[in-house]
Amino acid sequence: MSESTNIKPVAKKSISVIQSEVQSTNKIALSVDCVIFGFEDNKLKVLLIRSDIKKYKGMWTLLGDLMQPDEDLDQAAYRILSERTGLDNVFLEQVHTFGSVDRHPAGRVITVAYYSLLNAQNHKLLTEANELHWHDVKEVSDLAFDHQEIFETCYKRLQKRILENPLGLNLLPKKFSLRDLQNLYESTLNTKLDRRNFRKKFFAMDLLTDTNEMEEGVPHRPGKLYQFNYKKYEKKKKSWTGIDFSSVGGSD
Amino acid sequence: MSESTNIKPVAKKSISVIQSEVQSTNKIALSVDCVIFGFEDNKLKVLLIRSDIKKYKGMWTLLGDLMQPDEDLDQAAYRILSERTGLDNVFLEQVHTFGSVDRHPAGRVITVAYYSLLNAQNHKLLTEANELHWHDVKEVSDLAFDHQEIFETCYKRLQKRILENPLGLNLLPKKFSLRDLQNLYESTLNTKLDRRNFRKKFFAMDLLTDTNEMEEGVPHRPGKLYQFNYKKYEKKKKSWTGIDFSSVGGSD
DNA sequence: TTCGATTTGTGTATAAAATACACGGTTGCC
DNA sequence: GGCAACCGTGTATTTTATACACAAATCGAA
Repeated sequence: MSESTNIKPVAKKSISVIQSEVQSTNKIALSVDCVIFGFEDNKLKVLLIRSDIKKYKGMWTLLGDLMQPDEDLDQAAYRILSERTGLDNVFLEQVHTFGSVDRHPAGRVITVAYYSLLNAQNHKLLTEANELHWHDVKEVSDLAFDHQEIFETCYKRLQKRILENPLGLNLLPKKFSLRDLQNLYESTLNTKLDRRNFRKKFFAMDLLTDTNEMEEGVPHRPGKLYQFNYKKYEKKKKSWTGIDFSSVGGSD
Repeated sequence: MSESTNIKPVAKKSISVIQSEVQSTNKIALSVDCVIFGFEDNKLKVLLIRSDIKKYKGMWTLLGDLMQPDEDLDQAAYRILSERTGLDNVFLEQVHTFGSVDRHPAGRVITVAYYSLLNAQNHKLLTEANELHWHDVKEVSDLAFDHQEIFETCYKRLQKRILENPLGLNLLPKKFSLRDLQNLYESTLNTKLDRRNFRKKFFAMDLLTDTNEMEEGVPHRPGKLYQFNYKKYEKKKKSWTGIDFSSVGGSD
């Protein structure tokens, strides 16, 4: 995963700009919204920004932007992620397109929702460069526009996907303990899992490599650290029906 | 399920009309394409129409249309279905949005793909009123535009969904034998299933009501006819995470 | 009217997968 | 040195999936 330090603070598009872009044509405008998940303090988080349009002043919203006519849909989603976070090569999957007539106060704007999984190691970069804040997914409420619905749809999708594919590894640092992994699953699925059975199941997938390193500085017996084994994953993936793990997700 | 007999033959939109609608704005146009599945002669079928634009002359395409600025996205999908088939209240689920820059020769058109499940009893109505033809899903190839990809994406989605939900019942007449149901699953999943285990599993779901009627005119021991029990389904559905069965599908 | 072909309806034995559960070991901290 | 906290491991039980055989009903042909 490449990391870039030159994150551009993104100039917010004023509502008048959006209005002119939308209404000048009396046509439908298209935007992309990204639900960006991260994992910090053993909690699943989502990245939000404050709305600056009058109707929703001060409320939180997802990260999004209008599509450009000369970019592919997936490219637009990548662009938004890249502009906001400085990261590329992150996991991204299209989820659903929302198109109620009245979903946007500035006019007819249809939005394609994606979710994305970011490695926690890059959190600090993000929140400094833009006015972004991580929110515990359990506490997300009253988002602006229809973003609450979009968020919930994407969150459900993630919960479903993580049971079918080892996507969660995108959220963890390169080296992690099995407890880290279990915490991720538990906070994503909002449930408790049996520690021994979780181990058994994950090891049976045979996707983890023992780094021969241990946790350090923990006030208890330290756990082994593992790495995700991409090669094994790529081999197995062929026999699965699942989506791609490390780049843009397919359509299902 | 309501049935209407006044199916409107839909005037085809010429490419010049599409071009003017798209290019006059130098913006992005939005369309909806529907992958309409049916079940006939124990084969899963898909409804296609011939393309009339020059580049793809004579090739088959999905049923689609440009969105209107004053209709919801889901409404647009319903409208297309209704205009083409005269049926409403059919199963419909949004699948994916396709937005490559060059996917449409007339300009920038992004399309939202839905799939739909139609009851075979209404087939005749359909194909007479429009230039529509049912195609065995096994023989669909070389569709115009990117419709081959759209078709395959929607077909995969259906295959996945039918394993999670009893959606297939939308494709059968009101009364059907368990063999009909198994044939539907086998042709949808392109596989053979064990007859006894299939029965066991479906009866365990407890969604079928015995009509106390039997097949007639079959050259073998006749099977019982069943009906789908919507009430039981609605009760069970609440405890599932799945999508709605009998109307517009949710987002996942 | 009998026979053959075909398909229905049913139950059990086996294998695989998911779940429940306990104890000894290592570390930091007091 | 002892306590608190968590790691690492295996087995028994339940649930679910799979494999598989035979008697009965209908049609059509002889």
